[in-house]
Parts: sequence; C-alpha cells; structure tokens
Amino acid sequence: MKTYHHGNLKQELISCAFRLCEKHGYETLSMRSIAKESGVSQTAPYRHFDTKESLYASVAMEGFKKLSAATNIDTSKKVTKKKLVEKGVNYINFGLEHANTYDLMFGTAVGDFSNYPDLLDCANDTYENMRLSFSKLSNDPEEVIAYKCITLWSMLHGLVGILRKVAVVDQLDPEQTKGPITSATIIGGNLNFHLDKVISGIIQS
Amino acid sequence: MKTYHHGNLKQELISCAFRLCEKHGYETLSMRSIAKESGVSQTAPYRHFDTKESLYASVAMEGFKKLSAATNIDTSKKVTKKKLVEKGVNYINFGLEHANTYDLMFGTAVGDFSNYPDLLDCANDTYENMRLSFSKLSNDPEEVIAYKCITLWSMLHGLVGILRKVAVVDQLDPEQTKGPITSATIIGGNLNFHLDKVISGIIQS
DNA sequence: AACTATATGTTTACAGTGTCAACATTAAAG
DNA sequence: CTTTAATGTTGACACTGTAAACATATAGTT
Repeated sequence: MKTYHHGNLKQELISCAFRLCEKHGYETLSMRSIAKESGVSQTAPYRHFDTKESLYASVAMEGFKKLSAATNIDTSKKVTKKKLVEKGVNYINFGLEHANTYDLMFGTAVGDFSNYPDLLDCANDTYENMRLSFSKLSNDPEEVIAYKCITLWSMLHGLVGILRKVAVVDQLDPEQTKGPITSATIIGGNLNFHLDKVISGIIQS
Repeated sequence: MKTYHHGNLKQELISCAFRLCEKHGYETLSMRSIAKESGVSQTAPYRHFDTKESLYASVAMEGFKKLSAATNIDTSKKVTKKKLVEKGVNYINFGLEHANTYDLMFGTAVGDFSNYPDLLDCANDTYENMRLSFSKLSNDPEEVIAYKCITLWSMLHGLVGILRKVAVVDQLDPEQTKGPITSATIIGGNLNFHLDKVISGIIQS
C-alpha cells in the first residue's frame, strides 16, 4: 500500500544516497536521482535536508560510524601494540574498500564539519578512540600522545590516498615501472609488516 | 584590438581556471564562467578541452609543476637529511597554502590520470624526485627505497589532509579541546621538529 | 595570388541540476 | 472536531555540461 506520507523518508534517503555513493561515487549523486530512487517527488528531500551538502553530511556521518565500527579498539581492555597495528590495517582496508565513501568523508564535499555537529561528533569519536588507545599504551603526556595520534592518523590517511593513486599508475602498465612502484609491493602481502614497523616507530618516538 | 581568434585561448583558459580554483575551489568552477572570464563564448573552451575533466587535468598539471618547483631537491648535488626535512616542510606548506589546488590534484576531480599522459608524467616527476633523493641518501635496495618513498609521501599527504580537518575543529572552538588537539601545536612552530623526527625514523627504518 | 582545408570561434538547443514558492494531504495537538 | 504543523507534490527559475550547425580567420597548396 502506498501512502502519501512515506513515514521514514529521511533514513531512506540517507541509506539510498549511501548505497549510490558507495557504488558510483558522490560526484554522480543528484538530489533528484536519489528522490526518484526512493520513489518520491524530486523536491521531497528538501523537507529533510536544507541543501545537498547537508545530505552529504548525513552520508558522511554514516561513513564515520562504519569507520569507527571497523577500527575502534576496545579501550576498556588492555591495549597492545598488536591491536594498534590491527587497527591500522583495518583503517586502510576500510579506506580502500569504501573508497568512494572515504572520499566523501575526507574530501571537499562537506565544507565545514562545524555546521553539522552530529557529523563533527562522529568524526571526533574516531580520533578519540585513537587517542585513548595510545593513552592506554603508555604514560606519555597529553601533547606527546596528540603528536602520535596525528602522526599515525596522517600516515594511515595518507596511505589510503597515495596507494590509490599509485595503484592507478600500476594498473596502467604493470610492466613499465618508471620508478620502482610500490602499491603492489605494499598491498600484496607486506602491508601488515610495513605498518608494524611504522607504528612501532611512532610508539617509540 | 579585439580579434575573432584569441590566439592563446588554451593557455588563457588554464591559467584563468587555475586562478579561480585557487581562490574559490574547483567545485565552484564552471566551463561557462571560465569562458566568460576569458571573454569568449560559452562553448569556445570545447575547441581546446573535450570535457570539463580534461580542463581539470590541465589545471592539476599546473599544480604538479608548481609542487615540484616548490619541493624538488637538486639531486645532482649531495642529498642530506636536512634537505629532505626541508622538502617535507615545503610539501606541507604547499598543501596548506594551495589547499584548493591540492584538492584538485589529489581528489576525485580527475578520475584516472592515465587518460592524461602529460599529467601522469608530471605527477610521476614529483614521485621520482623523492625516490632519487632517498636513493642518493643511502644504499638501500630499490624495494626498500620504494617503501620509504611511499611512507614519507603518505605521511606528508596525510598531514596535509588531517591538519586541515583538525584545523577546522580547532577554529570552531579554540577553548573546548575535546581530545587535546593538535594542529595548532604542530603548525605553531613544531612542525619542523616533528617532521625531523618522522623523517629520521623513515630514513633509519 | 587565389583556392581550399583546417583550426578556432559563435549561436542555438537540450537534458539535467539545485533549489524556491505555491499548493495538497496527512498526522498531531488543542 | 478544529486547528496547526509536518510532510508530500507541482511548477518554475537560473544555471550547468555539452552536442550540432554555422561563421570566420589562418595555413597550406597550387
């Protein structure tokens, strides 16, 4: 039965947008196509989202929740270096497997998180878990932990970005290695080891 | 005097787009506005660029050239750790000062560099200089150097991304430090020292 | 120098976009 | 049961990327 009022349109729009984003990237999303896909009129979304950006913000928030779910360490238990390495591997896998959503989360689609407090909270949660993890692992003063967090997060974030770019290069011509690349090397089995060294370095820094 | 044929439209369009991108970000660029700004009809750019993406590619190429100019080490002379640290600082400064262009270069605006061989070359040059620098600094085998390159580049790339996000958080409310942030700390004088440690770590890894 | 082909420009047109205003229908509150 | 607020639809506007048809200047050939 088809009612005039959808009943749960907002959530429907978000998950629809999330699905489309995952599949085709956020750049191809349109307010109208999402509306159509959800079976409502083209302007119905505007009852729930002021602008396209604010829909993006909701989708990004979903992304951060999933990122946290995929990477968070249970800080109520003992935190080990091994767990931190695992967190790192999970982070990178998330970034590569949900590349389109990751772009939405960390790109320019949502200009300023502070306009979307819920999103800001979710993003901070991701950071906070890393901070807590480092904190449980050592007795460093706060500012040192902050350094380590920024360092690790940057490393992970950067790897996601660079590996994707380099992967494109590799795919282009696997034979021609102008500059002995790299992503294949790292992705193909050694990422774990690599991250282990990097993270060890950060921990001891 | 106004002639029918512009004479140098292609370059004009690129530098015009570059300027607008630097100022307002690539997302706000439109083929038509660039044409208007250049004083030609709305479809004139299509005599020089098949698609908007291909204009983006040219702008991104400009970006990579400037990035190389700002960061490249003269590898014909002796390469020192200090120079590498300097390179890192320059890289991050470029990323933060030309944030909009940096987004264009490393974001999703240009889908696949392999469609734009010139762009690909420029991007590879940036990588290649880093590889050569590491190579001159040690006797590591190629694959180790590749590791180090990826690690350093990821670190730098990640820092640019994360510092900007975190900076946004900081600006929001400089008092409320939910999780003792970070970008102010790092940017405000310690970046050099921080990078020095990180890069030393990478070199010795 | 004249003719032709090509490069480069303009005009017009189309389908798609974000978003606003006016209106319709339903659910919630009094 | 009536009023109000929430949620939907229709229609409109200015803007977008880009294709097609046409105009003009330049370069190349005879």
